[in-house]
Amino acid sequence: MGHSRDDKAKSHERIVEIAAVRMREAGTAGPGVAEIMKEAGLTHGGFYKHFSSRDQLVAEAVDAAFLDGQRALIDSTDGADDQLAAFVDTYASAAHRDGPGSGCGIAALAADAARGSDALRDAYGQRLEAFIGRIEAMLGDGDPEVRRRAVVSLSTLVGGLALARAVGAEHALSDEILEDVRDAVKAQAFAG
Amino acid sequence: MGHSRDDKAKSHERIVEIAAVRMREAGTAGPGVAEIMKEAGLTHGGFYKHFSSRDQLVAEAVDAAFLDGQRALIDSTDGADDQLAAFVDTYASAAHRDGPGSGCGIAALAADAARGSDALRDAYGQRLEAFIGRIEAMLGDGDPEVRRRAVVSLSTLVGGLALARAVGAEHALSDEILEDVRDAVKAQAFAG
DNA sequence: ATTATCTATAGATCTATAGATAATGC
DNA sequence: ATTATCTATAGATCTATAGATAATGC
Repeated sequence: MGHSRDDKAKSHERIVEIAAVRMREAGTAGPGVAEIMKEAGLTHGGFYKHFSSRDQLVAEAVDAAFLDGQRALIDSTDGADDQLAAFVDTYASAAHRDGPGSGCGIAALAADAARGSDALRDAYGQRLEAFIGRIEAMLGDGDPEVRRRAVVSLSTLVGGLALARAVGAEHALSDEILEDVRDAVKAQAFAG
Repeated sequence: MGHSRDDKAKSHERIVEIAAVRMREAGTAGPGVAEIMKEAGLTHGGFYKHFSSRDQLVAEAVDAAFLDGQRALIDSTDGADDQLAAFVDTYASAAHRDGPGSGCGIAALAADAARGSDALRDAYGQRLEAFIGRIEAMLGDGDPEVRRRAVVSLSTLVGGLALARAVGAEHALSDEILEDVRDAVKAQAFAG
């Protein structure tokens, strides 16, 4: 047993990070408290000294999922010649399809937000606004047409990823969707 | 109590149809057996004389959801001057966003398919292929470029609907996404 | 002494089953 | 007599709590 206050802070962070991965994979209702604590190397009884309820963990894990997914995208496009092309190729990739746990929270948690609490939908809305803003910045200045292209590009990427995941990597249609979406978003983005 | 064999067939159909609605709204894991049976006007104990397990109901309800959502789309676009425009305007509408229970199963069940069984993903893949085929037919003949436009158009529509539902109807961004998606898909579809 | 974690368990919820009840159908 | 449905409940799973244990920190 590690028992220092520093250990507790690290335990808390570890629990949240594991939940952020598992909930992007299986949904916010997917992993149970016992399962998450076990993966963190702890027993389930201690959970409620870290969180007042499972819902509180969901709130923290969803925030962490958005930030982590955002960071992963920034890391993989930073320093690229063509930032937009690098972003699109990363987003609509087989690796992103197959690794939702380390991927975009906007894509992974859309259904959970739609079916979840008002608080979750509000948090989701703020992150989505920010995401659209970043795509806008990649596309050009902030005129209304650029904004529209950002909204449509993101819709295409998120929808393509959702469909590619739904049919599964073993179905040839899955790769076809990702490829068509990459080409179309890059062509459309350069149209203006 | 109604007890004829005809009543039983009607009960079975009613249970499946209610599940098809509730599972599009809340996911395949959302509604419990007792809840579905209660809505069908029955008690939960009788469920297992209709289905060998809850999973069997999920399989039947998912099939019904795909067929029902498809029929709703056909009904609302049938007889329109411009079939494609009618389809796009219906699909990316506020009404479709706010009524997933009577809407497209491809959109409503994408996350469940991605996280569900191989059997569910296979069923989903077949329905998605058929759906893409119908959009192809609206867009023109079957050359590869038309096929690509069908895949991208559907990705944009499904993604826009998912994002609009995730932020919620009360957020202004939700209507903005739907409008931008409608305009973009109609413009792109006519591009060829 | 305080506190981070563990062991044990209460209570709620959900799927599934067993046996009873009240119709239908030969 | 058969069968469609109902009542009651077993068994599993999950969240949450209570009290014990073994560290830290004054």
